[in-house]
Amino acid sequence: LSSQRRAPTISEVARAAGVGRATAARTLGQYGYVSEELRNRVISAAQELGYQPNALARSVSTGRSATIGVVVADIANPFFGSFVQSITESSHEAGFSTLLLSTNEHLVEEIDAFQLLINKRVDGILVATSAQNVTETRHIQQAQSSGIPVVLIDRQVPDLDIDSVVISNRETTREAVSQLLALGHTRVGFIWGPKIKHRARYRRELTEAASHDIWTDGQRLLGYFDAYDDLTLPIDPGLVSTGEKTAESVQQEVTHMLKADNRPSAFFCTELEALIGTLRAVADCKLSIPRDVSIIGLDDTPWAEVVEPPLTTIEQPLVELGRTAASLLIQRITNTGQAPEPVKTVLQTRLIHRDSVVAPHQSRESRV
Amino acid sequence: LSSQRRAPTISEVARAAGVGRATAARTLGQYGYVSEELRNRVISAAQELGYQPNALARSVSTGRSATIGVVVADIANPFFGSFVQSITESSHEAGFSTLLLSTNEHLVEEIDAFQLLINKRVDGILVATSAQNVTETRHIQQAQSSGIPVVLIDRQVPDLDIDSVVISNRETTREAVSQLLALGHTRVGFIWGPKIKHRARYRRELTEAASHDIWTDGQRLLGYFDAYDDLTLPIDPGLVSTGEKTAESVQQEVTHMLKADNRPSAFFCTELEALIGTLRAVADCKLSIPRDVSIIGLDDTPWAEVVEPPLTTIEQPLVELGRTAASLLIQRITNTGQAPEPVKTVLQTRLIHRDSVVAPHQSRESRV
DNA sequence: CTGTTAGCGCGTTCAC
DNA sequence: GTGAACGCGCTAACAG
Repeated sequence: LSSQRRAPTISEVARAAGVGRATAARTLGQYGYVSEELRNRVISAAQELGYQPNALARSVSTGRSATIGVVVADIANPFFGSFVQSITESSHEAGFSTLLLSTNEHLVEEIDAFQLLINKRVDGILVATSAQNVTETRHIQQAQSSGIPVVLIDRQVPDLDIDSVVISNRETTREAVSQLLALGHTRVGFIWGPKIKHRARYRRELTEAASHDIWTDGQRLLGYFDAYDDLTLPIDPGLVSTGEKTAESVQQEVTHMLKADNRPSAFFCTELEALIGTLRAVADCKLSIPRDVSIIGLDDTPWAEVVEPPLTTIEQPLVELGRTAASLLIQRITNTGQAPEPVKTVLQTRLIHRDSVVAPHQSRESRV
Repeated sequence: LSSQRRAPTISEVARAAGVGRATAARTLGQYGYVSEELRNRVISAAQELGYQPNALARSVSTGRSATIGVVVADIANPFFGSFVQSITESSHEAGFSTLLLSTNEHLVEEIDAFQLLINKRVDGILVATSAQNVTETRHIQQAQSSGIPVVLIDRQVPDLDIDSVVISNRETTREAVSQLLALGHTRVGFIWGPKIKHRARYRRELTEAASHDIWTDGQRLLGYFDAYDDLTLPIDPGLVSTGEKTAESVQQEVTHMLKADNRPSAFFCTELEALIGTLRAVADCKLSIPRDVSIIGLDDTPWAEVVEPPLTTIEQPLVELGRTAASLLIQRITNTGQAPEPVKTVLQTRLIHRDSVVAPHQSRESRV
């Protein structure tokens, strides 16, 4: 009811309670000894004044902010949304708030984000980094050496000795594509692959480009190759999309693949957007799933079983991802000066069989 | 490379540069006058020491934190994710960070969230509140009177004089349902309605329950009634779902409606999850869209045009919602002591015609 | 223009 | 047990 009043400080509470500043601080801050009587006087005084502790002042004094920074590429993406949810929940339970920043997949913005988080003196940072190799991780190492623990989430950086929690991208893809291959598919499209100016003609071009790609996507491409290599089957670089990573671009590329002479009989889609683009292309070409083309999507989604036919997908343990990363980070924050051995956790995925995968028709894909 | 060193302070920079503390503060803080030469000395000294300003200390000194709190029900929900993204982007451009909190649709957690944000001395709060009436808004009013501006986003509170940015929920629903009615549908299911123990038998029960429901959902139900009232058509309370607000529960309820004698020929779904549940039920009953049932979904989504048939939906201006709310809040923060006239913005939606809506078959719905 | 000084709100040591 | 006093890192008012 008191409008626009400055927030009461701890000394004001002390005065109102008729005690020393320190006594008020001790009771309100839950530390040190204070007699039953004084404690009550302070508490009721605080209540009456509507005292709210100033966490900022406390932080500059203690050096800890009880806040962890979370840096992701795109909060609007349900994928990130899910594990961010899980992160905030876990941290909250442990008494930490989260400062959320989005980078739009730009390294520059990620560096800015780190700067900001350091300025705000967060106790630790969780980041789904856009960095593709060690040379791009100066900001991460700098944070670490400033005493701010960092753990990588969802995306790793090769050759960087730092805690990380990721999905088994390469293995997951390898197994999924292997299943397709085992069913007799020999031409499976890989959506999406690394971005290249022109369509790739050599596998080498793709692996090269993948090394400059987002880590997860790169790993998945390698898994795709693994599956082919396991059976010593020939790889057609033309089956790997190399355009923009948008549903629209994918739609075009897949349409192109589907109209070609030797069209793919199956697709592995590494993202929801890729899946949507592929589905549109299949519809555009008047082809039918799974009769004409089989499809596996990485990343499960509620609508996967609402489309016709229900889609076979791979579920990623998103909440576990967030929870694991958060608790690892908080452990680092709490047990400071811990064994510097980086912990690298890899979480497993789960293939959900639905109806979008069958063996290819005998007619097509006879000779390869 | 220097490991675990305490972060250098402004005085250390000053000493290293051979100037006074204030001069260093002025150049580093971008305020006041300072000669070209000294400025350079300070800057290079800062660079060498790897100085990073302590935003916390700055905040306790200035009283402003350049941070706004964002409180939503569920970050994992793409709906919230989208406008949270938009909020963080807008705020960032204006120089504000965002502290994101999720409440799981619980008022208690929302109150906790407010407490935390006040303690962290955020400059303002954006909240998609779970409060359903004025009596549940003590925390909001308290924040306001503490001098922290609050703007409601996506969800309003009747009789509460406070800035808000929302969608035209009632009008939007009214128009959409009207279109269904105009096509000749007389029995359109409304998914999801307010939660009631048993299936509702009287319209009064529903309006009563809706007043204790989430604001958006309540408004939509009223819009549904409006549409019927406009044509003075009779309302069947049995066509309004009253179960849990989950896809599974909806699936059951809709299946039940569909198996009844006088089954609905169309559905209006107020949420993506409601839409998914409804689609599953329709599939379970081996009915076809739009031949047997027409469907309109509130909230557009990328997968709406990937299902068979492509779904007619209503697009909500999510980025505009976030942007508008953020800039309104920031304006309140900046022009403090402004005219206290609350600004209540209502954003319009857009109906996207696709293929899930047609006139009902003559056979059914002859007599009502 | 520059440096000195006094806060900001709170944590914490150290005599009483 | 309690309270005075100092420090955290920074801003800002004030003299020079």
